[in-house]
Amino acid sequence: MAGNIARSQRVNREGSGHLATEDRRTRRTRRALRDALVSLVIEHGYAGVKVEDITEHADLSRATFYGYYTDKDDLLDTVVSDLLVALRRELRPLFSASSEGFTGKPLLKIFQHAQEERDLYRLILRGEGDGRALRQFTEVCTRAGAELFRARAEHLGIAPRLDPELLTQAWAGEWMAVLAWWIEADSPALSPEQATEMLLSLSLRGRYWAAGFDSETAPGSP
Amino acid sequence: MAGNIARSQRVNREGSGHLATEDRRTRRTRRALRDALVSLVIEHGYAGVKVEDITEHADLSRATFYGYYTDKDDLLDTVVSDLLVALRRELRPLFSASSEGFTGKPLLKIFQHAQEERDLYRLILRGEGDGRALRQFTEVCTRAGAELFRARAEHLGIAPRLDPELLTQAWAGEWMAVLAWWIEADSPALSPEQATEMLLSLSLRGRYWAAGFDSETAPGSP
DNA sequence: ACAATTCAATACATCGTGTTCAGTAACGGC
DNA sequence: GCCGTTACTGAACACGATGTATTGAATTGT
Repeated sequence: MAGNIARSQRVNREGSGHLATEDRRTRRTRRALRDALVSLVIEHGYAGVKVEDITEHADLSRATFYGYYTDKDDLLDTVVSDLLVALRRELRPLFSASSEGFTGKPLLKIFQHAQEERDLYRLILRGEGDGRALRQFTEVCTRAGAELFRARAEHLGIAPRLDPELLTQAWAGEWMAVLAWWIEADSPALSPEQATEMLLSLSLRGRYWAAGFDSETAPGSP
Repeated sequence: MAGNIARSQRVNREGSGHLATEDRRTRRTRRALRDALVSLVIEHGYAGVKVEDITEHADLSRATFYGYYTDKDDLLDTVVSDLLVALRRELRPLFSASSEGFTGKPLLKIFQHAQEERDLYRLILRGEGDGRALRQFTEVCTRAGAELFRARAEHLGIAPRLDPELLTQAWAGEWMAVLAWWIEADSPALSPEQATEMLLSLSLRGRYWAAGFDSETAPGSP
């Protein structure tokens, strides 16, 4: 967060006609720092982790850290950004086939992805880093959700009865809260398939069906 | 966050038979520190605010701060706890009358409360303080929501068709996301009544009604 | 006006940060 | 395999923020 020129550009100076293969040490170091950050933050909280803790856990010198990142914040931002491009890449193919039709494929993919990168997702969803990571994540997901809703509405020629932004926020908030709850559980009571299936039912049939009401004789909501 | 004995107990040594009125200076100082924290965090983010910034903004000496709180964290925790007891007090009367029947009275109350304490709510919902404040808030709200759901189900003799914890998380996530979005808007496009009304409709009639579908010929969800 | 206690101001030890640089080890390309 | 290049080390340094302690002055409740 210091007012500093970003030094974290080990530019892939184009070698010969080659693929400009990144130095092996570099990859190792980046991964080590990334993993150290994630596991330490999970254990001690973001503010409770010093740069020296990270480098120590990664078996590196403190000086090395500053060769890659300007900051603890810089490291976290990079880690989260990387996660988001990976997620988008996995999601993209499911999107084109999804502006009409759809089952909850994208959502399932997210839950599976979260299961693989469990600690990082926990870190983000806990709001570590003063919520910056969470905001990044939320932003991407709501943007994608809004686009899906919009495309679907246009494709079917219908107009939402409620503020479309509100709908987007509500939907994102709903599944993200469930994801956060699900990913924090010690013993996985639900599989990704079950969790997303429930979210789907909830969305499709409504909260009153889910609560157990038989008819539409349902009163308000808390 | 330092391993320190909590010194922040200026005990209300009971005076005479009086109401144990807290020293006026003390109240003034506490409020000043509270307000300074909130507005500074909104502007610069939690990590970007020094204790000295707070005391300076509150026109106090840095030494004074440590007479009241051990930490920046301690101050934030206290502020959030105070908010939560205030919120619970406002909500309690609406709860007893709400395990049957209900309109969305409690929810409306929360939105109104958020409007009054706008900056503090923004701070919390942004996840400042590594999400500790947000977790506190979420915890209280989901606990209350779960209790409401449980009481209602028992009162009506129905059993939820989905994991009740999932339902609780989903509902809390939904309205909290909408609250966060609503409270961050610069020009209040929606009144508290409108916002909660929409959430109510959404919950009552379901996402597909809200999206604009006429019948139940609705496909899945994103 | 009096006693109590809150607040100011200063000084101090400590810790984490971010930078620098000379020396060493590991890498990729040929 | 060697060699030029690049990544890492280790230590030292200045700096800023934290938390503590102490003394004297200002305000308060009574």
